[in-house]
Amino acid sequence: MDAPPIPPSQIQDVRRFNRLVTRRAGALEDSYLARGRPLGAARLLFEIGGAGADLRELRARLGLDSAYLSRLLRTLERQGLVTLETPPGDARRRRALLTPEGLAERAVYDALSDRLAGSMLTPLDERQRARLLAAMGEVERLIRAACVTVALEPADGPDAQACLLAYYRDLDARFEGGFDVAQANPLPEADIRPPRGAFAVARLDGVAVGCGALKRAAPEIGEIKRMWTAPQARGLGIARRLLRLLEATARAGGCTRVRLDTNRALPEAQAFYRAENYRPAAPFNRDPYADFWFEKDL
Amino acid sequence: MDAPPIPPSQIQDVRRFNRLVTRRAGALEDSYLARGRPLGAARLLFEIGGAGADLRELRARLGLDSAYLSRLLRTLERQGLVTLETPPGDARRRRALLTPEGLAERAVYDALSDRLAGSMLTPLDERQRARLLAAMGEVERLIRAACVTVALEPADGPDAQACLLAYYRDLDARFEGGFDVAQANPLPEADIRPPRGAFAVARLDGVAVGCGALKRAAPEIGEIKRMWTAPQARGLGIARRLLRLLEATARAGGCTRVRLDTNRALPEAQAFYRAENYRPAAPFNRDPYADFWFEKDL
DNA sequence: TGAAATGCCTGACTAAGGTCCGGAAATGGA
DNA sequence: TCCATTTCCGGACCTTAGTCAGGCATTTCA
Repeated sequence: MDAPPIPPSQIQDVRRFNRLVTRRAGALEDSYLARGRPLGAARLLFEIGGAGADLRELRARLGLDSAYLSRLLRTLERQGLVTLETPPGDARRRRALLTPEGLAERAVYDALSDRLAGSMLTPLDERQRARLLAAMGEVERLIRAACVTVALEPADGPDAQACLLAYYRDLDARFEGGFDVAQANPLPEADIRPPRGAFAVARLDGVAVGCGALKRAAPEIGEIKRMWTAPQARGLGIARRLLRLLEATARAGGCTRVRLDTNRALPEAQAFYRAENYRPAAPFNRDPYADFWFEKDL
Repeated sequence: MDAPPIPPSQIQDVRRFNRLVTRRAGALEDSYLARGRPLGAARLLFEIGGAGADLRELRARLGLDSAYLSRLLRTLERQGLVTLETPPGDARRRRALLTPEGLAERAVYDALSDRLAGSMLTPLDERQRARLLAAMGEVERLIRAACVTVALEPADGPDAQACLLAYYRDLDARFEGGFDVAQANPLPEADIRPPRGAFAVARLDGVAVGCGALKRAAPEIGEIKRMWTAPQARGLGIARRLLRLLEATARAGGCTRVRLDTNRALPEAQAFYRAENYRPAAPFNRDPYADFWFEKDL
């Protein structure tokens, strides 16, 4: 669906890159271990943080077994680096807090991390540094983009609903006279549920960061609605992937054409649809928020 | 010497980048372990390679204890993946070779690595892939650049001599009528050795990839000679760092000015010296290979 | 008010990774 | 020829990381 197969040379490039970066980062583990404490305990000091943390939270963040966490905390407690307290309310729970010594130890690890990161920058001049940071940012964005999954989901799920609410809020902020979903053409949930329609959600690390809906406007015409990408996830090609999934769904359902409308306050949306080979179309509805209409043959 | 201190936000950027990339690459270890063999054994299969390897070499490359390596090899031998043979000449040594089964197993690990690398590319469209690969290349180059060390060394060391030979060969290939060091103005080794001069070598992962020399032309005038960067290490700012080290050495030795000459066949060298604030100067020698002369106040 | 669920802890156990020491065979130099 | 050195091998031992079963106190729910 997305692109042709990947040439082996590119695979090799990625593997070489991974090797280099992990080798550099491996130096960090060595410097951590040089403090005479196993890695798990060091990471735990870090995760407890200045404000302390519930054990439940620590287990989730570090992916630790309850028994193992308990033992690690016991050794840190013996070393005088953490204290455990029972938070008010539920006497079954425990909360880990760093002692002043624990905070100092954590600061040492922090400084080690800083030093390693700095050692990747210090030998470079300012132009090289700027280039390195820019390239790192690019790699990071694109790796995150590659982590995004796009799939059809029920529109009444909690994440789907959260996306739709965020979408309405976004429109309300951007449209001249605000946006009220009650004023717009109604879109019953049954219209965007199979077999009549579909709803797609994009997720990054499990959290929903985009959505889009498809409804059947006529026997062979699909209509795209509710296309939204979370602000922090823009520029990762999420809208494109959502749109293509919905188009593929429409095609599989027998549609030969899809259409959509958009508002004048969203110029980037128009540019996006044009880039996806949509062409301007005659107005096909009377939605008060529709200013432009597009369509595309599948 | 190289640049002002690094803002904390940039340090944080680098740390975030390292975290993300190592987390992604950590997935590889999981997929390796899923084959039911400890990581050490898998790595060993890789390092032995198709051609086999001496145990001594394996220990050095993997940083393993002799006993531990011996045990790992024994388990791989029992699984029928490697054979050990005594190479002719020294019957104390052993050489590890992969059996056909071992080669097949190694190919499986190779495919797993390929698949992980591919999974960073497949969700992206072609433009994003190109951007990711370009950014990875940039990060890689600059990280390597940051690994380069530049230091004063004796000019008669083996690596220094190798640099000089490579430099002469380079010139011989690029100059119109070739280059013969015997025809050039002589540069006795004593002139580029403290206290009268200096010799600098740049190293990347231990191997020499660049050099430069400083001699005393007059009580307060230094002269830069033999500036060279290995072809595979160009574009990393190595010449700049060598030059600045030699300039600093000259300044510390009481020089108020440095000068140098260069050949018309090396236009990038002229651009480089101009960028480093050298200005054209009157000819100060009659070297047959000198076409342009530069100088700079320290 | 009792039963089930929750949250943490302890003890027993396992696997991986690795160190230390000594032995055996082969080699090389005096 | 003798002796020190090199190279590999094996046994004993250790730490880290992690699992599993069960226990106890507390909380929640019917």
